[in-house]
Amino acid sequence: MPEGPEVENIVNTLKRKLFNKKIKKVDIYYANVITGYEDNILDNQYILDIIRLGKYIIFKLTKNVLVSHLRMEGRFYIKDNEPKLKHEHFRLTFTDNKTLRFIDTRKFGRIEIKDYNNYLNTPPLVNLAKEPKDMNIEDFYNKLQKKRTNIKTALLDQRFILSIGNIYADEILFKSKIDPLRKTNNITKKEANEILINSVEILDEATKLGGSTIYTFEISENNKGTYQNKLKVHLRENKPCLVCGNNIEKIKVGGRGTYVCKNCQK
DNA sequence: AACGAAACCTGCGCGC
DNA sequence: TGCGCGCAGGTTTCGT
Repeated sequence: MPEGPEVENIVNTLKRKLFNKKIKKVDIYYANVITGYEDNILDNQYILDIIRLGKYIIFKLTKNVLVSHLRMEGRFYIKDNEPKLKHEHFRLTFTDNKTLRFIDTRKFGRIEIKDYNNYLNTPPLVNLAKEPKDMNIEDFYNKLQKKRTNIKTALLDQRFILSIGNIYADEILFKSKIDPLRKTNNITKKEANEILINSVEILDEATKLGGSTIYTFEISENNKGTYQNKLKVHLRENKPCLVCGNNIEKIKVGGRGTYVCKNCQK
């Protein structure tokens, strides 16, 4: 569900609330949610740090590393030690009796238990691209020239560029005045530069505003962003373009719902 | 090698 | 009211 800006805010909240907690007990209610688990493997480990890598949330423990991804609807809640919630699939109980719950209606989210020595050079983290702010225009443009997909699909490819999802891809292409269906190898260097600069800007502003909270549910408990109020095309089907007044259309690109102003975006 | 489609899941809103 | 369909902020796997 979340993209880079939402994950960044979730990570900040989790880090603040879970730092140095000691794991007392692990409950797994849906086995497919977790891989690499063995009995008692996490017991007595401390949460030393929580960081973001793209859309992944990484818990650094005393001996292991938890690599988690929320996918479409996964959420982490921190609560007292109370009965299991609907769609709760995984729980850590700490020595102070607080709990970290993983909630996911669609069961797409995953948590992998890894070792420090290989978590960065094995899937799923090994193939991740750089954040937009860490990419230089030469590399970005050269990578675009080598691909044969449309630009929107490329922006969603985490091996191509990191942390952009369906909302921000639409916003970035709108701001850059680029048709999401344009082939990447037809993008000019000037346009590539525009796309990269706008990627950095939009992700940065969205992060500062706590991300986007849409579809009525919160990204995690007590974690609502306000960037949804700043969206210029995404979810604005049949509404007037804020730049030219033209009707915003909804189309399919690479199987994903895509909002576009056909007048502004060429 | 690289692309598009299907698969993974559940729930909600819509049209008939 | 009830049913079927399409859709949902993502990634991996499969077939071509």
